[in-house]
Amino acid sequence: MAALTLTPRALYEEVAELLRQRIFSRELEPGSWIDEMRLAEEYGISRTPMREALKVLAAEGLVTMKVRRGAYVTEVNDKDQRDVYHLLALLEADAASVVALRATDAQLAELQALHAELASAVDQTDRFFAINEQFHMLVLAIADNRWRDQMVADLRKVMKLNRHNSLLKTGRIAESLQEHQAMLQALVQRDPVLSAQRVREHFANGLQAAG
Amino acid sequence: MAALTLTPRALYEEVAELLRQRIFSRELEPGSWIDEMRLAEEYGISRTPMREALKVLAAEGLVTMKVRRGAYVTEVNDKDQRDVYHLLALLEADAASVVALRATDAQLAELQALHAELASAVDQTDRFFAINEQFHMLVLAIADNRWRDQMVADLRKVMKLNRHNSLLKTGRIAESLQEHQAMLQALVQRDPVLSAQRVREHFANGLQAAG
DNA sequence: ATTCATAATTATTGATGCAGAAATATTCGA
DNA sequence: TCGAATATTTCTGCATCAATAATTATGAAT
Repeated sequence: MAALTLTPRALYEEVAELLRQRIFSRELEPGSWIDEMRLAEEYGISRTPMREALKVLAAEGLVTMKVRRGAYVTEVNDKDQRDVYHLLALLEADAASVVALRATDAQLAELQALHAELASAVDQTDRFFAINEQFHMLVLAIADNRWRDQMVADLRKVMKLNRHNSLLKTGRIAESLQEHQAMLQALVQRDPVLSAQRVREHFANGLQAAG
Repeated sequence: MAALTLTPRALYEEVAELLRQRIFSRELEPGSWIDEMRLAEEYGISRTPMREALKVLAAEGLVTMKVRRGAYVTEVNDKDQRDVYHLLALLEADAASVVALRATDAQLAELQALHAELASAVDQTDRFFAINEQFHMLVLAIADNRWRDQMVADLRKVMKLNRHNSLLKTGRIAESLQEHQAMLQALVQRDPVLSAQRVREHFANGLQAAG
């Protein structure tokens, strides 16, 4: 089987993605120094794409560059976590109200279909996690504001830095599904104010569970 | 006189700032290709920091990277501009309501002092522009959410990409000052809802003037 | 013995030359 | 004129070296 890389993305993008995974898996601990030389060797690449990847991650907020000290995995303290949740609630609530007002019936049907998938995955944590993310992203996509999409994507990455993942708490998955149900209902009713409110509640509960 | 560079920032940061200025001044036109080799030569630096700078700008949204095609100045169409204004209004309105609730009296006094400076600069477009920016940033600083600060800073850079700067329109400066006055009043009254509303109006008017 | 200054070490940052790949432009033939 | 083959341009990545700044180690003086 031919490897057929076909260079869909530049190498530094690939490396950035690999680093993200290692950061999210906490293999690279928050606060720890990132040895660019060692990692480049490990991946069998030169320092050039590694450094470019680190700068991309720095722009996302996942790593922090210190002059003449190199890159460090960003530490997210409790206040940071609250701040990030606050912004996610703000941005996604706004997106939800846009969707309630402007989505086509077909788009709402898409959301309902995805929600059904989510409901079917309550016993598969990983899959639930993935579909949950997809649902949030689909709402954003329908709201159609590429700048917001970018910001939410970045914030969600930072959110994942925190070791207390709320979806891992007992009962939180069922609770989360309920909240999604409530959000969807408000969207289908095309009630922008209620939709936004439901999204805010969803994040408030998520933060509570994560705290 | 000693040059005393003292390297406050890395070279790629300096270059990124120089490029930003050239982009904002429209010396580098939106949509146009950025010749990294030529620019690096012009600045008398190697391609390494130039490439890193371009990736920083790409993360900010100022330039767009195309695989094997290099960097292009981001084109901001009318929808983009509306979307960016929408997000700025959302984020800064939220910041204002936080300020209304949580600012100390000393911080409110700071805002009032800066507003007085702004009022004294109605006949100096450049200075008005600078102080205007400072005012918005001070509100954000008081609201104290570093993730929002970063996002607003990035969005404001993108906003500047647009050639129709609303502050350049006749009468817009006086109008803008009025709106700032109204915002400040709501903040001093510690009315979070009204403060947010005034910020949204400020951006709505700015967008209108820019359109 | 503690403190301060100086020297040595280490690591980041930037410079440079080179090779390979991909996209665009050009040329040549039918 | 159209299309295919070729040439050129440019990005992308690699390897190595130099310069700079920060940390650590060393030593002298009070």
